[in-house]
Amino acid sequence: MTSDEVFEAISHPMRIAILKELSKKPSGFADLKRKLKIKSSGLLDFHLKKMETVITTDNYGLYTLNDRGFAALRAVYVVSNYGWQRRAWLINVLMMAMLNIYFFFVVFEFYIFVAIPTIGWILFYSYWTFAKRRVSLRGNGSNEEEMEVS
Amino acid sequence: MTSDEVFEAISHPMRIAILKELSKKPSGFADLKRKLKIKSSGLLDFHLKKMETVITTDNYGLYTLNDRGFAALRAVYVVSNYGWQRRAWLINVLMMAMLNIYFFFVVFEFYIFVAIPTIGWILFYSYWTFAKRRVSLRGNGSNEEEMEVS
DNA sequence: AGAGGAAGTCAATGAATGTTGACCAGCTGG
DNA sequence: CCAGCTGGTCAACATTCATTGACTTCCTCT
Repeated sequence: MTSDEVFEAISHPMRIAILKELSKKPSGFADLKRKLKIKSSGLLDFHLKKMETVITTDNYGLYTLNDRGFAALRAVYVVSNYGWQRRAWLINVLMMAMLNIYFFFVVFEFYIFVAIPTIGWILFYSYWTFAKRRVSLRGNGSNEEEMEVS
Repeated sequence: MTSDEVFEAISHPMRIAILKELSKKPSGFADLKRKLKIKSSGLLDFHLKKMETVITTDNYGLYTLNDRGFAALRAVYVVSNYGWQRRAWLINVLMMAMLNIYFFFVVFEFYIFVAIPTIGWILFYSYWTFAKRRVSLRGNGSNEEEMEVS
């Protein structure tokens, strides 16, 4: 399974629209044509053919996304929600830090029981986030919310 | 910032290679040309021009990725590491569950201080993952590791 | 029986893309 | 001072893409 097949599916606005539509629910040809307001059957046919590696037809004959299709859709959402991975990491770290501070100052005698699992978790989660998933902390976070999937 | 600019950058194998190379370290024109074994300067020029919204030149005159570039790269990794979001969620839930169990059985008097933030976090994270990011728990997890970024 | 919708196929065409190879200016070490 | 490197630009061409519109075939309702 090469990723080119997946990128093919997201490299045109109409195909992204088809992906989103099919992720909501499986649809037939004319149904899709109507929902996306495509006038030409040939055009829909063209784009569906380009997406054949990410789409399968279910037992009712409706087009539906396969796992590659969901991967493609997820790539779209990652681009449009650029920055959330950093935020998830940050929230985790803050939560664990608060837990540590609370126990350290308020009930120090149990601090060790909090410190070991939480620090271990943060170390592991950081490794996972930055080394394995290659999230970068820097990279101006400004206007990252504005990114639109057109 | 529209996502088309970002998808542009990942819609050709050579451009993905350029993204990866520049994410490792900023490089100059000839340097890039050598590393990616491109024979023609015109070809590299063509692809660099297509990627101008995701690349900037730093103060040494070297090409480097901007935040859109990193978003593009992340989209590539999402497709090739298809399934990690599910795993990230699962690991988060497991860790929080272990923390809860640990406190419940070992230091019950402080359980409430662990339960509230961790359960709150998991609820929020689950909403974010499944409702907003539309990750699906099902979807055959088989051979998802084999996906290659070609 | 015939209208009409569903689900496409196919050829034609113009625009965009990918690739090649020639060219060029500026700098540098021997 | 000139060979060779860096950092490109440009024209030309073949290929692929996106879009249109005409045409099927099958099915259903009246």
